[in-house]
Amino acid sequence: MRISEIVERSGVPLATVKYYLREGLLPPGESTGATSARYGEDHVSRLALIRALTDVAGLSVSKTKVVLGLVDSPPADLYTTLGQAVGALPPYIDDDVEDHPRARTAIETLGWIYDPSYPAVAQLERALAAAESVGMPMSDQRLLGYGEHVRAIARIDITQVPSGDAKAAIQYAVLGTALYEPILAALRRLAHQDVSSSELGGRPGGM
Amino acid sequence: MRISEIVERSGVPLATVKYYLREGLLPPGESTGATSARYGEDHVSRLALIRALTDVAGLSVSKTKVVLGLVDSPPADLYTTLGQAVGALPPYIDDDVEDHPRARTAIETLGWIYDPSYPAVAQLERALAAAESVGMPMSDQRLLGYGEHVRAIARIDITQVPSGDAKAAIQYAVLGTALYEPILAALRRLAHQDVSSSELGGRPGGM
DNA sequence: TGTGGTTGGATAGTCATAATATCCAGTATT
DNA sequence: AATACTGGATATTATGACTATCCAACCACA
Repeated sequence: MRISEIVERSGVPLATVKYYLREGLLPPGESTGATSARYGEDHVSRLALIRALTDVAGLSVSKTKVVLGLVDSPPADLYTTLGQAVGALPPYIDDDVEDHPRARTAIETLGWIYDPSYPAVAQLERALAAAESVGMPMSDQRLLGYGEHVRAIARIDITQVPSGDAKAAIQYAVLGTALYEPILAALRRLAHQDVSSSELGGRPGGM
Repeated sequence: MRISEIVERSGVPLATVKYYLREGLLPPGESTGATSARYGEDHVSRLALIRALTDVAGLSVSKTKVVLGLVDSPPADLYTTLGQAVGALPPYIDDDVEDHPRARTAIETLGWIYDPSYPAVAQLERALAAAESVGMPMSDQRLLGYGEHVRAIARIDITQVPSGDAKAAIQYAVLGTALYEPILAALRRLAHQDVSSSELGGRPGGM
């Protein structure tokens, strides 16, 4: 199909499609002459993926390019690839520091196995420091509660990853980490309503 | 203290402090003449709060202003205020649509009490639609699993809200929603590592 | 074979956000 | 009185994500 059909099917403006092409988020079509190229079904779905990553997961265009590169051709095993993908997810941290005291303590309190160089450790450090700086430090009690349930959620995630095909597993893991996160955030906000109204009575509300 | 001391204590550049003052994120100091004003301890902590909201929770400066306004003087009850705050949290949706089929179905599957006009409903709709559009729709099984544990997390959140003082409760709820979210996201990313290494063996990794 | 609408490719322009920088006249401090 | 600092106003920059224009080469149809 021509580029105009891609535009029509995806709803993304032509100028923007060209921009993604230029930035290398979208692979070029198969050239059929100096002024024409053919695109396929995969270009349409790639466009949907780009919009999901940028609009919903909140990635910048350049980070989206990184994630798409990992999904297209994972450079290594699941562990390494997922680590790189997590580093491309917001919040972006320019982390030269090698010490993450709050995160270390928290993860050790939970008794989890972890790799101190994993980007999520720095992300946790920053988030804990932010909460602390506004006078809402995380208590051990709360941490343990969160940890238990977050771990249960992670177990659900992992059981869904297709086994066998390594590439499919990596794609699923990378996209699942990025795209289910906003779902969890929205569910938590909604759960605050349900809990407060069904356990404390009154109309929906509260936290 | 003078403005220069605020700058020194907070680490935020002078030009930026003036910018926040101009934008109304930071209240003006107590004027003590045409070219001087005194600032207090609360200005320093307000600055920390601004940075936490913008850098960690990912709010724009204008949404931060909205949230700070709610925290300063909640216009109404906890329910209404929290609803407005949730609407100021990313992802920002310009929602005119009144129909959220995926979100409705999901919340009804969970059996939760909810208000269809709550911003988180639209946020959930978008997130579910995004996952679906890339070929990773949320299964009922996964939804029920997520729901159970997210609800448990929400119950922890609510037991921490100070009761009695309504204003303190609102502040805690608004900030807790925004600032604990990145903590949960980071913990989930880390839990993927722990689960895959401790239950599947091998070194940390996988999802 | 003409001819009007597309196309790819290149380049330039726009818009919003979030700072940063500069200027200035008027103090505060010494 | 001299110097440094202040508030307030205004101007400038940097970045990101598009959006718009141009143009020569086509291609498809009449």
